[in-house]
Amino acid sequence: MGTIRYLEIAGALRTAILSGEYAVGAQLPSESDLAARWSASRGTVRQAVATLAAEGLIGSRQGARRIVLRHERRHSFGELNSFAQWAEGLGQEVTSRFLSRVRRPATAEEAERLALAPDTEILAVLRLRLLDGEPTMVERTAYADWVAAAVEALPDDVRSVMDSLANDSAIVAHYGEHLIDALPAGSEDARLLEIRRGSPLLRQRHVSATATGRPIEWTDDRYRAGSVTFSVSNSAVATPLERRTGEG
Amino acid sequence: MGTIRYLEIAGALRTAILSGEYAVGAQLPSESDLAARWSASRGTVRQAVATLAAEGLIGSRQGARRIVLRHERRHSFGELNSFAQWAEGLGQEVTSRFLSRVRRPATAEEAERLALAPDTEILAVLRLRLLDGEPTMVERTAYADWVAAAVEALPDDVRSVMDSLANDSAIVAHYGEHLIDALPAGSEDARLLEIRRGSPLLRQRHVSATATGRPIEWTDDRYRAGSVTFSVSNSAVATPLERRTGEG
DNA sequence: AAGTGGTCTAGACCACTCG
DNA sequence: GAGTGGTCTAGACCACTTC
Repeated sequence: MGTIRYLEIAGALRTAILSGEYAVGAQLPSESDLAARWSASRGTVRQAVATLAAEGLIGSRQGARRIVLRHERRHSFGELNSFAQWAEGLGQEVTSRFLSRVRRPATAEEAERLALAPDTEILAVLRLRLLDGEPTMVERTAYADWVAAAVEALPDDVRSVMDSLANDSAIVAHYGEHLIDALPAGSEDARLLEIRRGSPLLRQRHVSATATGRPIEWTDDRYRAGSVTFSVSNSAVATPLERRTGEG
Repeated sequence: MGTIRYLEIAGALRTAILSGEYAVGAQLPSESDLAARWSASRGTVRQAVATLAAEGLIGSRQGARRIVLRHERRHSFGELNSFAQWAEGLGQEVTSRFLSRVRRPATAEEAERLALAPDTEILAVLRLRLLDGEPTMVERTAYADWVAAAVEALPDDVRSVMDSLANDSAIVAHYGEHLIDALPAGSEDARLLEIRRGSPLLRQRHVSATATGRPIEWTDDRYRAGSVTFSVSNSAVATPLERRTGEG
């Protein structure tokens, strides 16, 4: 069948953890236990627990049992690529509309981020996103020339641009890098978000690229302060500690 | 020897990528190539490339060679735990001083985050951090009761609290969760950072915990807007894509 | 000393990409 | 169809934790 063994095991463990079957701080069964219980090899079990470790749910130390670190599954940064997906997880109603879609030459930064020749024509999009009717985020996106036509063809109230591209054009975003900072609202930001000029905004910029590393879009998203919090957990797997005790 | 094979291979590949030997978009040698070249098994090679994938340097698709996604190594979120470590990477001079260290009962949120009984006495610390002499960040930390004494014993201008704890008390932080948002400066923030009240601040809150999941500290760091940008890259490994093409 | 996770090997089959 | 990465097995030895 199409079922992948280690994801099956990871899913069962995740369910057990999220349901509270294992308390925070509790020990997981040993790898050999799990291997026997699932009739799988130890390698497969290790792949399963590595998945959960990458999600920040469990942690490990050599020689000791794995322990549960958290019960909540954290919004992964993968979901940052899609405002719509993220909002759906919150159970809030999302609306959005394009305020403008114009072709113009790329700025120096846009050309750089999109790996295009300077002054290549890009599609600049301004979009307002609302959560339960409240203006929440202003999105400014530069789409690379080769996807511009596909984006222009989308209706004004499309739910998710990237989802639409994936379904219609077989363009699937795989990798991204996110830059997060704070800045004061400009006059356009203030007008659209119905706040005062200079009010704090949380900005998240990112590039989406195809599986082969070809940049698709460069986006500048600005959220009203208080409307959103980003969350990241660093597990030992993702960021191996290189700190030592007792250096001298 | 103490050398770990897969880290050795990963290190060599990382160096080759960062030095530009492989361009962005270029293909890496196949797993079997690498295995032969390093006289290692394919499993070990896979562990090596998985390390680089977690760093966001390379990407992969089944059936095709791995490709280089980026040249720069990104600040990992592990470094978020240490302002001092992060600033050192920038080559900037860091100074900081404790403005106050007082014991007081934990607030409801602090008790919750530190997994302590309500009203347990914690050590509340207010600290100003400067980068090249510029006030850059205000840090408010609540240390759990069982580390309070160790923190109180530190000198006023200690470079890094967590490093000091690691060296002196064998308390090593392993896991953390980071919450990132924006907010307007309060009056204390404004005074310390030498900005106007209501100016945008980038806030990063986190809990540090020991290897066994015991919380050590709960920190609220507020950065002047423009002084810092957080960067995260989501590799396919860390956040597997579950989006499909052509659903209908 | 026993148990457990970390590393490593040498195979195997499959799904997918690419020429 | 050949090449490549994704998954999986069944062993092995070592470093570390725990009792």
